[in-house]
Amino acid sequence: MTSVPVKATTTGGGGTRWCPTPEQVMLLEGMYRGGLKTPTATQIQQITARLSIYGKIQGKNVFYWFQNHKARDRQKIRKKLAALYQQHRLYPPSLDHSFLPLHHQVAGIEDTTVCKPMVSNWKVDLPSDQTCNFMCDCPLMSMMMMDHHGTAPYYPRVPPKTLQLFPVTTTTKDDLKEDEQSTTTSKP
Amino acid sequence: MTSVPVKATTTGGGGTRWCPTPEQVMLLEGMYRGGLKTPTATQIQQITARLSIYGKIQGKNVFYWFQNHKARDRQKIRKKLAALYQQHRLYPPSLDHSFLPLHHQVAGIEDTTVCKPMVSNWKVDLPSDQTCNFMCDCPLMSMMMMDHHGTAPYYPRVPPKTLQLFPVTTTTKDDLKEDEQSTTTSKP
DNA sequence: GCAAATTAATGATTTATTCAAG
DNA sequence: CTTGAATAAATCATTAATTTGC
Repeated sequence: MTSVPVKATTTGGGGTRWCPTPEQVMLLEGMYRGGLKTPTATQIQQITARLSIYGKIQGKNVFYWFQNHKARDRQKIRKKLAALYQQHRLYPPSLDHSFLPLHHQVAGIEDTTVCKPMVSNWKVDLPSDQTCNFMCDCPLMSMMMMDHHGTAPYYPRVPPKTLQLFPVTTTTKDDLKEDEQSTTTSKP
Repeated sequence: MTSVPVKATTTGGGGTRWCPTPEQVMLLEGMYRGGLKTPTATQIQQITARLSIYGKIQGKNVFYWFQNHKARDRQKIRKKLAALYQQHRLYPPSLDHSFLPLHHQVAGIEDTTVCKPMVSNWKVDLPSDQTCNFMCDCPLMSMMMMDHHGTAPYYPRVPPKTLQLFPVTTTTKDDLKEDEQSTTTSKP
């Protein structure tokens, strides 16, 4: 029940990790939901001070908590996004499997196109001859996309294939329990 | 199902501006975060085609969306940076310099607790001392907070001043990156 | 009922990107 | 073109839940 002996911290002895109390978690989540995503140093200190009345806590715990919370929020959102992509089959058909989880791909395909990082391969050939029918309204656009087009960060190693509309979601090596199933398209 | 009645675009009738559907926004954000910052004309066309299944959309909408998004990103970063620099000037008195940015700290302070010249081999083995061990290992989070005085298991009670942990400003986009009013320190 | 075994959450580290000064 | 600073993604590691056999 609620009177569980929630030890707020290091179990007394030595170097275990922080275990937040329910109160601490509640307050942290409230702040997060209230809009605080990445607290500043000062904010972290103040939060730490306030939460310390519920149990042992350090600034780094607060820092880590927000980092992890935000990251896992994004993770969920990204998964939903991926599901949406699949659900509506938004993939370009010609290169659909080019963004499969890396381990699946490298397992069966010995293609050297993608290696490991490849978070951004939006490489496109861009024939500037293409019919830009949409810029009829926008005179400004014409020059912007004419030449110095995709200033992508860096291209890992992607041969000029076709357009890829999907950022890869790299899966973990043994993350079979909770990741996406990209093959069977098991839509709920 | 997510068949919400979000009438994606009112562009159809008169001259109203484009109202992206949640799906469209999600997908666009996914592409942006996936590395696409400045789509080429071809990319814009393909994106437009794909997103058009969620609602009316034109190429210029996509173009403007990316332009605005990138600009907003840069603006936000600039603000953050400015806030960070100001933050240095005004800080709590007793522990002010303990979490100054590293470049400032390693530049002038000869505090041997955290200053190891080489970042490569920082691995200091701190058995179970929880004072400041993590900032030695962790160049990442670096700088800030660090309750440097880990001698106290519980945080000392801070005077209940006007603490604004919760950004009541209701600005979701604004991450509340600025610091609040400081006390004694004067800014040159 | 209970503990060993297993699985899910989540705190803590490490690594890779990113933007913009120099 | 290089580098500094900061961050977010990926990963590792430990704790809590839970399952399972007795």
